[in-house]
Amino acid sequence: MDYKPQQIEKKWQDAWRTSRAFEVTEDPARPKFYCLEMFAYPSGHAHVGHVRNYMIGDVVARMKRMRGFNVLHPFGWDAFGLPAENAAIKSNTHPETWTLDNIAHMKGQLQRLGISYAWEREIATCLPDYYRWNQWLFIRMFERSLAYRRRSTVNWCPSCQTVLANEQVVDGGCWRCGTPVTTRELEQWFFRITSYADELLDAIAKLDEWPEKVLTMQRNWIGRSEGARVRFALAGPPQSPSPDPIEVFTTRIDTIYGATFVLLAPEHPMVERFAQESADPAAFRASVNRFRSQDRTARMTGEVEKEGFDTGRKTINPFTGAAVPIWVANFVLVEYGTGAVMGVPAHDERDYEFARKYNLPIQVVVRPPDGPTPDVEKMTEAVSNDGVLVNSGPFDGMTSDAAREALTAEAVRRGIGEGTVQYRLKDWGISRQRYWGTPIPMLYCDKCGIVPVRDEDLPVVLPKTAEFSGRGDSPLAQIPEFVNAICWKCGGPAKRETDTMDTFVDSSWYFFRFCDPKNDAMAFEPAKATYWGPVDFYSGGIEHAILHLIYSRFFTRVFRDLGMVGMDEPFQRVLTQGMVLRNGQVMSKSKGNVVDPDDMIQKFGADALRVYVTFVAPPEKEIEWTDAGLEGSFRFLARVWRLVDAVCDTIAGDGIPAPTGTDLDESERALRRKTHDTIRRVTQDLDPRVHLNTAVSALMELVNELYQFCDRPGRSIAVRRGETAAPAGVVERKETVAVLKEAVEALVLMLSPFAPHMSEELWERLGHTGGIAATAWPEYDAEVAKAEEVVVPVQINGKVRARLTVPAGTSDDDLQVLALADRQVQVHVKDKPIKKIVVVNGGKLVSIVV
RNA sequence: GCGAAAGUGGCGGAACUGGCAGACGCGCCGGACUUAGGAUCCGGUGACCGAAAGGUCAUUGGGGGUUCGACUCCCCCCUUUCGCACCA
Repeated sequence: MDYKPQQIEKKWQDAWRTSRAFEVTEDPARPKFYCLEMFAYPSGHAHVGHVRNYMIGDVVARMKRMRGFNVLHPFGWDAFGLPAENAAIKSNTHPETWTLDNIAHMKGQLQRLGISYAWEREIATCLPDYYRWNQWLFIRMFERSLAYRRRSTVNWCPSCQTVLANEQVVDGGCWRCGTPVTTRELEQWFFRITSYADELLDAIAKLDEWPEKVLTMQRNWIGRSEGARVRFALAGPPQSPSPDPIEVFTTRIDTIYGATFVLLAPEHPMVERFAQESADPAAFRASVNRFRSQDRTARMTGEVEKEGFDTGRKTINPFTGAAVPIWVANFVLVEYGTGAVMGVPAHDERDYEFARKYNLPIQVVVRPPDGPTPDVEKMTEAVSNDGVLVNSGPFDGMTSDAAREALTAEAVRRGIGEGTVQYRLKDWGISRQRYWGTPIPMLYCDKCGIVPVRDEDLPVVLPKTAEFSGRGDSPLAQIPEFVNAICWKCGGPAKRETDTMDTFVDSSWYFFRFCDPKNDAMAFEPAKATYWGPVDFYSGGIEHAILHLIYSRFFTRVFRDLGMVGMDEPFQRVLTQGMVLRNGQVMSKSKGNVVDPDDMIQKFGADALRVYVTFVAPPEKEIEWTDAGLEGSFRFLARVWRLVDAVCDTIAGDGIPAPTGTDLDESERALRRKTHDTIRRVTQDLDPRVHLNTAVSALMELVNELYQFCDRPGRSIAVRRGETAAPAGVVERKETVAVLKEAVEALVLMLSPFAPHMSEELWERLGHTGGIAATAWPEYDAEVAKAEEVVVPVQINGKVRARLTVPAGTSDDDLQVLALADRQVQVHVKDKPIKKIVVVNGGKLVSIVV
């Protein structure tokens, strides 16, 4: 009977569905395991890149289930977002229709892959029974000042016509479409993620099962730097003096005696005031505007040449007492620190470049710890390392470290500054001027101001009818029935907020909803989230290293502080899987290089596809798709199939005792050894390591060994076609049958996470009922796996010159004697004196030096 | 520029704590079976010698070092990928 994957796969997928094989409930008696792959954006069609991610999780889930864990393995849809709305504009469908159709299609694709999902827990974030809890949480955050509204300059994508969070600006472009980002002034809702900045940063140290790379990215993203704010008073007036000082942020207050100018960002509020107070405000503004209009992206990434212009005003260096000029500089960022910096050209590269260009004074105030004070005349670049202070009055001779402390203390004493911690991380702007998202549940009442919607009035349902203009004004604002509401506080008229939430809100807590997905009284029951959480194994793309993974860590803390979950971190272990490329490029519709899993299933079956994507490379690595590789995986499965087909009648059924150590001949002992060694290797490769590729190769080796075993002369169970051929009536030794049964069954069980359909079918044909999913993982017996004879290589001067075959456990002394007696060894040693002889690691190898 | 990771046959990759480099698969070559095979099975696949057993040499980006022994550890260099990129 040939291997025909399609019928088998259909049969078992149906069986799993009807028996609800992967549905679970909390069971305190068993260890839990929460296995999750990043849920999918329903873009239309799953491609093999998705398949790879889901396979990694499914292999882990199925293996853990067999190893006795209560495994939660759910799936859902990150269903709000722009493409649905764009599709609606383009093809005149409703975003909901488009989304739900895509979900239906992709769900079918995933089901044809035989992934062991608890489908009853499926969620879609675009449905009110999900997003109402976004709204609920938003209100809780509002009550705690974790959600607030302010007018601010925001990142704007002209193509998507919406605001972007800082995290969503990648290389100055939109994370989704790459269009260069511009700015706008808008009233926006923000989540105060910065309240958790320290905690998010400190806890990174405890995430020891996350990829180092992701942690580094998060550390950089949070970007904590310790420094000081110092206020520089304005110097006497050309015209009218301003009382407000200029506050700068610096991490190098130790160099403040060298601050010979102060730089303002073009957007700094003081700049406009200086313009007003200047002799020629128009000319002043023109100069500033030249910088402001410079390409924002280029300015941010330092591609633009450093330029500035003198405001004509001066400020007093509070430590030297000198009046120093105030310049506007295009490279100073308004959004970082205070938007103003002190210029210390001797010790900062940018300031040095700027000072040289505009001929500003340079004052050295730090010398190297073991060298002389640099001579300004001979300097060709700034000396930015820490050192020892000079030309710094009473602080001379202090190290930079000590000086930072002393100078900060002095600033505090004089009331002109204080130590501070500055983060790169900004609060998360979540307002989006688009339709297809969660309505922000807020009312604006003329009398009462900003009023949150009452819990009992949730959800604020997204209206079905809306104009999708794509023009950048919120579509919801065009719907009077939506906008006009009653303020529940005063009963007067109120307007609804018409922006929707960033879809990253949806994905920041969905893993908790999976713990209790049908709950319509609360987001989830705390006890359930606490039973299942945190996610033990989470796999997905590296592109979420900062966005999704940092927001989720933030939300988990918010839920914790609401008393909803008993954990700080959402994900115990994170695996970032490599992408699937074709012709060296990411698969995408526009490039026309998408491999549709359904085509592959049609040709080779889901099991072959599953084996291929797990075998071809380690999960973290990128892979290049090849059809030949997939065929190879199919061949392997067909080989397993033929093997089991050939031996099935011999080994199926009860009454075959488990093999024991005694009475086995050499080939039988060898096979048992291989079986148990394979169990050990595969088990360790899957848990705790997730080396799926080497686990598959271990199984391949076992199959090769089984072919050899069955094909030994005289066996009746030869699998080679045309040689079935042992003399009629040959009956195998009962020991042979027992050993073979053990090997084949272990093989089928261990193959089942990779090729579940075929394995179930073979398991059934081997006479078992109840299904593999409910069968225990094979146990490894170290005694059996132990080799009886070992081959010990003998090295002479580092090169292997002989191999000794000796019984396991031969003593070191005996090995030395045997090695020296070996003919090959003697040939190489000849009459050279032996300098040293070493037996390593309990008889693994003999090393002779002559 | 800064930081991190990586570099192994024709290709994907393996080698766990420093101990037989190249497992497993793809591809290729040969053979068996066959009317036929792009199916299947067996064997080979760094170079050279040999019919074979076997032998000799080379070898993990390059150079140096530590060690009885280095893909693995240390130093320098080269290349690639990724991340950050005027953050004061």
